[in-house]
Amino acid sequence: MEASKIIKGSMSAIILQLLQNNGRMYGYEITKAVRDGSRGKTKITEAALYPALHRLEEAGFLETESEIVDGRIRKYYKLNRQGKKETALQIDALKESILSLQKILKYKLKNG
Amino acid sequence: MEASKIIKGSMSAIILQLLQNNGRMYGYEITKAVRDGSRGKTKITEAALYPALHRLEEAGFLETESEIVDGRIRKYYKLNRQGKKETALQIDALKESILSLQKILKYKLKNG
DNA sequence: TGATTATGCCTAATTTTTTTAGGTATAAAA
DNA sequence: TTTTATACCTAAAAAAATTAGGCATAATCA
Repeated sequence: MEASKIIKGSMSAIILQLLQNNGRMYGYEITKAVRDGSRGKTKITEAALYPALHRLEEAGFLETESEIVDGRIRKYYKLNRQGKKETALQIDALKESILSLQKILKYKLKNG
Repeated sequence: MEASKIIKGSMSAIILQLLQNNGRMYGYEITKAVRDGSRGKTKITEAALYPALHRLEEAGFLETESEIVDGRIRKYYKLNRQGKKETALQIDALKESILSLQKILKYKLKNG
């Protein structure tokens, strides 16, 4: 498996938050951000990323603009207003989920 | 969606850790532990749990024993030696993934 | 009494999303 | 000249959850 399972489930939240942090990004840059941001511990494959980007665009959260740089095409993605709302929702949910997860992992039965 | 996406990806680690913490547990008890442990914020459905338990058993990490309590059957699951090893591996990986995730979410481009 | 809730196991079909395994192309570095 | 980095992407398969139930006992509530 390329990405850890926890990253798999957080794919869209990660994409949205990275776009929030950086204004606009292109796909390849996102894969590098995940790799570098985690000091190489975590990777997302392009085969997982691009469909995820397209789903977010399809859902109406992203806008795109293409540029040619050094003879190669780059497709930049950025959040629109709805995307910014969605980012806030997903990141809040994600943070709460992490807290819940940490509590669950410590859970012990009262009668145990 | 019943369980948050992050819980989805951590299903097996959660099950293993709960068994580690509590010696033995039965399915219904695990669903309650997740619900109560997260103060109701997170739930896993039985339709997700039971197949996950069966996969872990199939993989050789769990042993079972059935009992009848109050006229109803209970199937207890507990870790075997290999399951304890696997729990340590998965929990280490999970904790590292959470750290990576938190770093990724803060990531900003150098040239941004 | 009768209906609902809680307890307790489970599965089939569908859906979602990732992985596997590529394709296409330019440019730089070894 | 081959590999690495950059840059987009998809089709088919696999994995795993959700949806939508089934089956059953016991306790609680109206």
